[in-house]
Amino acid sequence: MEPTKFDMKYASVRQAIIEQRFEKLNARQREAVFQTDGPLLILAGAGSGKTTVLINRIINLLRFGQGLTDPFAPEWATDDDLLFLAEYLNDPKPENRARAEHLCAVRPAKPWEVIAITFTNKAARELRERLELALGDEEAASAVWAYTFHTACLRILRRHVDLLGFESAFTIYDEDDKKRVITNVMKKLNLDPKTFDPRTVMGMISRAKDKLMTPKQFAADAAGDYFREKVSDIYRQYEKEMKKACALDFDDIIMKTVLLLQNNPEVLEFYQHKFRYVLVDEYQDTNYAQYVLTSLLAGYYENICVVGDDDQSIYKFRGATITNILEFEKQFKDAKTIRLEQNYRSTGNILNAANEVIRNNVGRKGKELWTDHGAGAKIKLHRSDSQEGEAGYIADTIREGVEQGRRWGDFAVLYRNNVLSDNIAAAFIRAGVPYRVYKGRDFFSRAEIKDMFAYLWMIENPADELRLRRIINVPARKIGDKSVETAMQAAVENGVTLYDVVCHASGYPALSRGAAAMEKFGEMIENLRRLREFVSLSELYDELLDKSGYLRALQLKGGAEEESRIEHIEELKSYIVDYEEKNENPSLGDFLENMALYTDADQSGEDEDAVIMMTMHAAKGLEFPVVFLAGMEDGLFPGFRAMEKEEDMEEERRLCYVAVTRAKEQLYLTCAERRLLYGRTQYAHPSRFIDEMPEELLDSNIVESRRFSAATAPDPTLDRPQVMRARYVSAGAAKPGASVAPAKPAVPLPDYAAGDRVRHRAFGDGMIVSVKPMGGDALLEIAFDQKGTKRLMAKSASLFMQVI
DNA sequence: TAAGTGTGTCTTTTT
DNA sequence: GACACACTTA
Repeated sequence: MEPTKFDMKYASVRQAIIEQRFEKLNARQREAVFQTDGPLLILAGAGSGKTTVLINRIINLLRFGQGLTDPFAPEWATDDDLLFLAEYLNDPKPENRARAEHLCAVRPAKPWEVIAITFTNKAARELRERLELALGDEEAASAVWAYTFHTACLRILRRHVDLLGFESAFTIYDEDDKKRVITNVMKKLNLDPKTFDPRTVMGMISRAKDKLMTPKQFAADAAGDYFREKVSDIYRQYEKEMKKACALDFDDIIMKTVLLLQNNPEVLEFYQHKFRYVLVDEYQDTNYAQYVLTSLLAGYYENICVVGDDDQSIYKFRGATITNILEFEKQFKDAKTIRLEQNYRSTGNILNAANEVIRNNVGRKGKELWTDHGAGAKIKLHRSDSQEGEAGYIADTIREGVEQGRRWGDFAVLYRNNVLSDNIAAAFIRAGVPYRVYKGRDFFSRAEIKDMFAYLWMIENPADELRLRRIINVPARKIGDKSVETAMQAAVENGVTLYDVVCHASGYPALSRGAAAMEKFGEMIENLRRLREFVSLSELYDELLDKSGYLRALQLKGGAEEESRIEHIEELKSYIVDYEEKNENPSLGDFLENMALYTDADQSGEDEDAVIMMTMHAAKGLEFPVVFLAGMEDGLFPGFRAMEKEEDMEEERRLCYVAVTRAKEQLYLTCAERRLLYGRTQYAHPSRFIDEMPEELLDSNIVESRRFSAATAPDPTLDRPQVMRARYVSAGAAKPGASVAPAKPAVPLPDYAAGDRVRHRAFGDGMIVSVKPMGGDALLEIAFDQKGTKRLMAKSASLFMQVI
């Protein structure tokens, strides 16, 4: 059928209205919004308005569907409607908007047909909130599945829990719990934790689950490799324990969902038909299991839109495979790719630095960020002689900034490694700078909070042996490790749960001594379980605090430590109350589930005016007017572990790209000549990433500068022509008595010895007082006749100095 | 059974 | 240097 004249008129007005609706977007962004059907890869550079695109894309799907491109008018459309639209186009009165949008819609998506998956709660919440704001319809916005991978999967798993083979409500184990289970399993299997580092084992099992490998497949894969064979034993036993406790770890939440969909065609079909449109955020961070999951969900309509930035892939160590984004066009036939390269966040100098650094990576799609903001301030590079100097510089600079009108909250200090935070925090305290250190699940990792959750999880699922063992003697109830061990044996022998044994302890002769105490404990839990049916969550919590004796034990001791614990326990109650207020059908299980997927970052806390400190990883997705990147030293960032494999170095470089692009107006790079780390003083060169930034973008306190390749070790990983390597010459005398890490020189050193007379181009004549080898170089202490005593690195000094 | 003592470890960690 | 752990000791 050919479009009629009416169709053509109608379609063109409709098109104009839809385009008008999204006129605030740039051309690329609009292209991404309007590409409704088929596989779509949006390569969104840092600060390119990714979330805006995602939201507008959903709005377009819900409001207009195929309205933009459909050549026909709706069958029911009248001349009147067309007239109305033409008028609306000329003068879009808000009161006419609803009818106009209705007239422009062509097969729009229903809210429940859209799933948008993110990685963080924060991103999911932002999506929901902005969607609600834009749609002005709370109900429609909440019908969209805007969830994290884990929340979405849990929703699916809960609905089909019968197919999982669990006896009761399942429990979620966090990384800590997981480690305990693995340690226990290793003990059972008589494996030495020195040979088999539980953390390594844990990582291997996690990676296996990321790849959807069952213990069986893992074993087959491990054949012949002793270490991997043993790990496969641990994996198998671990899975048994988890099943027994009705527990899932974070990796299971994804993997078990995939298995559920793969093994149950009718379930798969349901979700495939439900989700007409699948959107995935931060696609560069997905692992194999998540790739399979999203492919499955999008398997019927094949309307899958992924948004990501290969240059911001920084979670390889957690199983993310950058391949997913690099190969998207191969994995999904006829995929379209759209690049968003216009940056709305940072000034030109900052973007150029980021572009130049990331340019050195080979494994990337290639993008170049640009802005019409102008070049802005230069990047400030400051090298101090020590870590204290660095921290002091940061504190002073921030103070000055605040005196000139900035807020404390405008500043962020980012570092590669958490250990750097202490030193900087100490300087902030000295200088009176208000600050907040962001550290993951700090609150939830406190012992007293974990205890409380252990009680609550036990009330929800008494099969949870791990949690039972955690709290059975906390507070002290005269139930020692020995009794618990005996009870565990009895449980295995009788094929019942540990909890069963505890509740009927007097029936087990082997438990004679501890039996009474155990039964009392079991009764307490049973009472709470019964109570749960009749009282609210917060009442249950109060009851728990009382009946468990936990609160009393703390009050009895009454020290400062105990007091802060009591405060934390009360803080947890505010979480519960908050949850009760925000949810219509609050339940213990749902609350625990929410909390299991919760991090400290999910608290608002944004209203307080304080300098924020966090790792570069944690800063991904955030932005700050002024950013300090501290510890910009080779060995620290890039970390020494990344030095060997180019692949790892590229990941570090991506992290650098992420860190640099957090800054909106001003970027500071700081480093120290010497730093006390892990109880040793270490000396380091400025980060090679600094060398990768064009010199004209930097405003540096490093006084000497020369071509790197001319004078230092021929290191193949660094051997790029035209790269300038800056050198710093310490201006003041270093603190005496600093211990020095001895290291064998890897390349021939200029031959200096204490007592040599030298002539330096800048400092004149002098005598070498001492020579301390370090890191393939040597630290010279030289007493110059005119300029006083200085400390210089031998290799760089040799360029300007000779023995006389 | 809770404190004391020694030992080893020390990237990053959206969930 | 700081912290978590495993093991010893009163």
